[in-house]
Amino acid sequence: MEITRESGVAVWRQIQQILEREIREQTFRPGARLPTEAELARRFMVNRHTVRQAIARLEDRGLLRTDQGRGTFVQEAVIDYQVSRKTRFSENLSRQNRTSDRVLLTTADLPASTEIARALRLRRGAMVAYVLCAGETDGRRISVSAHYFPKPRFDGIGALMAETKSFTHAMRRFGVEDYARQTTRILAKMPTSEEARLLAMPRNRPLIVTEGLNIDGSGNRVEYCVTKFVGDLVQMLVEH
Amino acid sequence: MEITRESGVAVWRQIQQILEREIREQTFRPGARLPTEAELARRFMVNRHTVRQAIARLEDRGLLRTDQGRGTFVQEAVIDYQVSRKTRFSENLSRQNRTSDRVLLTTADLPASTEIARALRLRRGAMVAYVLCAGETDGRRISVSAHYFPKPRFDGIGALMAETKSFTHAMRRFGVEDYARQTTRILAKMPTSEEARLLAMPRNRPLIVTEGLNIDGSGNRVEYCVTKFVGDLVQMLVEH
DNA sequence: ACCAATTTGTTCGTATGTATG
DNA sequence: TCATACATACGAACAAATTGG
Repeated sequence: MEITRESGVAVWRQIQQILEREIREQTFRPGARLPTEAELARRFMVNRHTVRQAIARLEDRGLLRTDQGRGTFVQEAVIDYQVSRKTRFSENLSRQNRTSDRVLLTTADLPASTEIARALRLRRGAMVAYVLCAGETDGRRISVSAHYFPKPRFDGIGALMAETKSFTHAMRRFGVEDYARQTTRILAKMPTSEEARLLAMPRNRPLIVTEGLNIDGSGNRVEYCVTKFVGDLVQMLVEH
Repeated sequence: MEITRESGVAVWRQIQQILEREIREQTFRPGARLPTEAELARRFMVNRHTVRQAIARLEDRGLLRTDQGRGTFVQEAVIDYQVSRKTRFSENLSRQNRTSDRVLLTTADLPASTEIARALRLRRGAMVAYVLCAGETDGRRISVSAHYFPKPRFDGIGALMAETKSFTHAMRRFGVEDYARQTTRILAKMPTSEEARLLAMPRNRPLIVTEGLNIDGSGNRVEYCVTKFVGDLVQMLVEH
């Protein structure tokens, strides 16, 4: 594809359109790295600034993502993660025709920190069952979530999770037929190196963190969970 | 304050507690930069790693924030911004005993982009009234928001906003007694240099972006708005 | 585009203290 | 008492980001 000058269409805009088509036609696949700005400048025989202008527009439109020192990447499709009273990981993804997988990373029994105790209305230091999970869709890891359950009641939920891979099923074994999300707090932060490693993401891209409180039919607090999503791949959707 | 060794309390924990008290007592004010790690190491006569351990814990607890190449900062208080059917900037802050200010940055009439047209159910290129605002609380800028109104109906809303500084009041002049949020999309992204400038924040801290659609009593789409919050200062709170 | 100074981030290695069996 | 494991503390060097010239 050639660049035509003095055509009434700015050179950067022509480049933008060429790149856009190549992304659409999967010449550059989602998540793949584009050639460097210098290489693109050579290919189109323009100055690097001109390529940067085209890239900046595509970034604005969400088609590309640039990481300083790493390169320019084709943005993968973003998942709309619905936050509602009935927030369920697998349902949320199957609604969008995506596969969903849970990976159990750790289970343990822990004394509640101040924060967890406040959320679950326990005394600080009271024992809670802790489950650390990863969430994947279409083979890509998109979230890591920590789940806390009050301990006498949900003893052994970690083992059950290993078996069922589903909180809905595991909770049912404890007589909780249905649980509902009472509140969700949503915030943005940069990942620690550990979080970046678990989510296979660079450190200079943001996380979306949700802190949720689940209650059973009688209003008892049954679960506090903190989920960290790759910010580039997930958006939270709230219907009021 | 002195560090006592072999006291049964780890040195890093003692340092953590000292820094914690100094933050609580405003020796280090919110937003202020702490002495460098090297300086603190000299002050407490320990290795820099030991100071870093203390700082890392305080960072986990949300009291400090570190920026590579810049320093360590006392985290300012975080605002819980309630996202609901009735999302109002000033009410949201007064609920938390904070002052609120709107700063009108720009108003214009624009043809709708694809995204805006889709949100407001207009033809692409149809005219919309555009208002760019900043939101401040206690003298600190926390948000920049772009508002789009369908044009024949809300002609001149920019001028009205300049006068009233309140969307609720301005909308009332157009016969919209009450409006409600239908959906909110929440995402995280890194700021452009322009966004960072407008929000007086560094480029390596995340934004929280909300995209909201407001409807009037009859279900007509009256406003589409995109608000960008300083991620370090604001958390979204959803009650289900 | 580049350099220099400053500051936090990371990774080695080494030594010591503490808890456990 | 010995062995082991783990957390604590220190030291050195280098990497990465920011700032200002």
